[in-house]
Amino acid sequence: MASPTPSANAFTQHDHAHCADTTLHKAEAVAAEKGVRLTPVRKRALEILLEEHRAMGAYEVLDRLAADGFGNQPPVAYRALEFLVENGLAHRVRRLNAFAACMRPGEEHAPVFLICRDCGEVAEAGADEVRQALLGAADRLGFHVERATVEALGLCPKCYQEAAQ
Amino acid sequence: MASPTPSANAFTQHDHAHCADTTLHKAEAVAAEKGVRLTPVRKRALEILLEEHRAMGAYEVLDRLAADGFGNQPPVAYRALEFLVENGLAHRVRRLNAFAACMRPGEEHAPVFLICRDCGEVAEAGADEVRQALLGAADRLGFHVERATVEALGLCPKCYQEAAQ
DNA sequence: GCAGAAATGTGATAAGGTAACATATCCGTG
DNA sequence: CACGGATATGTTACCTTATCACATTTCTGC
Ligand SMILES: [Zn+2]
Ligand SMILES: [Zn+2]
Ligand SMILES: [Zn+2]
Ligand SMILES: [Zn+2]
Repeated sequence: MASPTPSANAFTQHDHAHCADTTLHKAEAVAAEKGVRLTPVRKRALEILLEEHRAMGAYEVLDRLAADGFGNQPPVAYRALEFLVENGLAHRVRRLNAFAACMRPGEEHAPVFLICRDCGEVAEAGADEVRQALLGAADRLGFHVERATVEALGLCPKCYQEAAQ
Repeated sequence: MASPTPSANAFTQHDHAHCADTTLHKAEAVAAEKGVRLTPVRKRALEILLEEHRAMGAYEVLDRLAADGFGNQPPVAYRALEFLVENGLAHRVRRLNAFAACMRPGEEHAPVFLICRDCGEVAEAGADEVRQALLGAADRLGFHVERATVEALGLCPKCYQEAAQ
């Protein structure tokens, strides 16, 4: 099946236009397969999130959507974002009260976010071991995990190097 | 040194009055040792958080503080809570936009929160392996972690059993 | 074509969080 | 003790984030 491209992440220099385009097409395929409708607002919201590897606040997305002729009230953005999150096409980044496009739509994954506090880039790391460790810790207390939030704040490679100088 | 009491956690039946009292005293000791002032508002805020093993919103804490004769404006609560968080006496639970008393003040620990979606109880699990796994995953992308948020939403043992019937 | 379901537009409002500044308290020093 | 800087508190105002409720439109299966 569609193999992950482990080398392409937010912190690696890459052809992002292609990266975004590929991800959008994957998302469309996922939506089609799930039988859910990636309507114009929803698709546009996803495109906006995909423009950069960072998280955007709902109101920032809303402004962009409004500029494109969609409604300009909060529910417009929140509904589109909610749809994307529910269908695994975007994630919510709690620490930032913001949303980021999912870089691996359709792939089963427990998202781990690495958030650069300097440049704001957000990378989605696959980290099954983190999830395993979390499940283990929870299990020892008899807790049944349904959803997990794992987010790290720090410095991306680039900003770390710059800071070291 | 003060040994952790691994058996006492939010999901285990225990003498909570004693649990809260002990934790408050540990917090006082930590504050004294760090040379920071656990003033009346701050102490009261911590007591309020310690009343139950759950997270409280800032405004909920504020109402309680106001009822006790402290100010009734948001900064009153936010400042007290910020102090507690900065000094490791409380944690912020991002998924809930809320705060919870730290159950191991003074102990070095990477907090992992287990949040029951049914009864609202919040347990703080020690989970160094989770942190290790996260650091490992971050390192592979060249990311330098400074702070991490790890929170799981699900069902506590009690609520899981009840749901199974 | 038509009925029900799904999606969108819009106004209103709740909930969470911060900036700024005046006042009061604490605490080391002379 | 007194005074001056640092720390903490009170209070006003405001900003950001998020949700509710309800009317209108668009889609989909029949
Ligand atoms: Zn890219
Ligand atoms: Zn960076
Ligand atoms: Zn307890
Ligand atoms: Zn429970």
